Amino acid sequence: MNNNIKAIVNNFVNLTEEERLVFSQFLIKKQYKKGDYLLKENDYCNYVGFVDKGFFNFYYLIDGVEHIRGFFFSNEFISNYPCFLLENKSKFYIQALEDSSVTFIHRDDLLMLYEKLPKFQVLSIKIVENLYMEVSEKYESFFLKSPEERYLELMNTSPNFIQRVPQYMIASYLGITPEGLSRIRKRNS
Amino acid sequence: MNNNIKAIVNNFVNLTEEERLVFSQFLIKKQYKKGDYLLKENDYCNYVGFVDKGFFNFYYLIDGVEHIRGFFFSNEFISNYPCFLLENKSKFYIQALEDSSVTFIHRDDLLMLYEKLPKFQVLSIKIVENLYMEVSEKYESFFLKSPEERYLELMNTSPNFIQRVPQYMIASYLGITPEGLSRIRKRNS
DNA sequence: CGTTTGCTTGAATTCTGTCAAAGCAGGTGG
DNA sequence: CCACCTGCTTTGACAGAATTCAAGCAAACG
Repeated sequence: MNNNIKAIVNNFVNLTEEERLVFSQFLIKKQYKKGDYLLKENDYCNYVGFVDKGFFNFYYLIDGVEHIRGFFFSNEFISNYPCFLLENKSKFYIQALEDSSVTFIHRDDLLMLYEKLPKFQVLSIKIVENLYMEVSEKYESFFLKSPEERYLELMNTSPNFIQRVPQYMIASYLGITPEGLSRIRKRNS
Repeated sequence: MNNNIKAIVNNFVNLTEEERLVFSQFLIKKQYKKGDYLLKENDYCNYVGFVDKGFFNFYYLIDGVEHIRGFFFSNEFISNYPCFLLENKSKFYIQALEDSSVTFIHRDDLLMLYEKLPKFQVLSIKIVENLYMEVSEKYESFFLKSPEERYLELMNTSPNFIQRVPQYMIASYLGITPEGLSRIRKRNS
C-alpha cells in the first residue's frame, strides 16, 4: 500500500497490519495524463480515490461554461461524493491538470469492508463529516469576505495553488470573472 | 413516540416496533418559550433534537452582530452538528423564534444505540450526508445567483418562511443588508 | 509565421453597501 | 386613552466594487 494513503487512513482509523492487508487487496492504481478525465458528466461514480501524484479540477458546465468548484491535490481523497453516495449520474467532470496517479477502491468493495471491518464505516463517516465542514467553511467565507479577501486568503493558505493553476480557473473557483481577478491582482502588487 | 419523528426516522431507516420502543426510552421532550435559547455560545452540544412545534434560528455573533446561518422548522432535526460531532464548544446560538417544543436524544444514548441497533449508525450517516448536500446547494446558489434571485427563490420554495421571519433576519440569512432586501422587495412588488 | 489562448486594460453600467433620516408599527407607562 | 419610545422597515444620496463588452498584448503552439 502506498505510504501516504496508509498515513492518511490512519489519521481517521487505526488499522492493524492484517486489516491493512485486507484493505490493500481492493486497491486499484491508475495513471492519468494531463487533460485526461477521471469522471465525466453522466458517468456513475463508483469509486473513491486517493491522489498519489498530480492534481485535478472538479467542475461542471452551464451553457458550455466551466464552473470550477474544487481541486484535488496529492494526498487528498478524490471523488464526486454526493454522486458516489447516492449512486447518481454525475453532473461534474474531474479532469487531470497534470500527469497524475490515483489509488481507487470500488464502492462494492468498500461496502464489503464495512461488514468485515466495521472500522471502515467510521472512516466513511469521518470523510463525509470532513466534507461537510469544508463546504461549511467555504460557504462561510462567501458571507464574511469580499472576492479580494477570498483571493488573498487563498494566496496565503495555498501559494502553490496559485502557481500551478491558471488564473481563469482560480477566478471561476472564487466565483468572479477573470477580468475581476486580474484587477484584484493589480491592486495587490 | 411522537408520530412525526417516527415518520421522519422511518424515512432514513426502517425500525421494528421493538426497536422503536428501545429508541423512545431515550427521548426527552422540552418546551421553549419565544426568545429562549436551546444553545448558547460556548455551550457543549450533547444532544440532537427534532422540532415538534415552533421554530428556531441558528446564528453567531461577530462584533455583536448576528450572522444567521439557518433556521430549524417543525419536523426537522435540530443541533449544531459540527459541534455535536466533534464535542467542541459551540460558536453558535440557537434561539426559539416562537413557543416551541423539541424531542432530544443525548449523544451517549445515541452512541449506545449504535451498538445495540447498528441501523442507527446508518441514520447518523444519512443525516450528515443530508447536511452536506444542503450546504453544498446553498454554496452553489451563491455562485450562480444574485441576492435578488436568492430571495425570489426563497419566496417560491418556502413562502411560509417569509411570513414568519422578520426581514432583517432573512437579510442576514441571505447575506445582504436589510436596506438591500427592502429594495429587492420593492422592485418585485 | 499566423493562430490560439490567457492575461490585462479601459469605459460604461449596474448592483450593493453605507450612512443618514424618516415612517410606521406595537407596546408601555402616565 | 393618549403620548412616547423602541424596534423594524423604507427611502434617498453617494461611493465602491464587480460585471460586461471590447480591444490590445504576449507567450505558446502548430
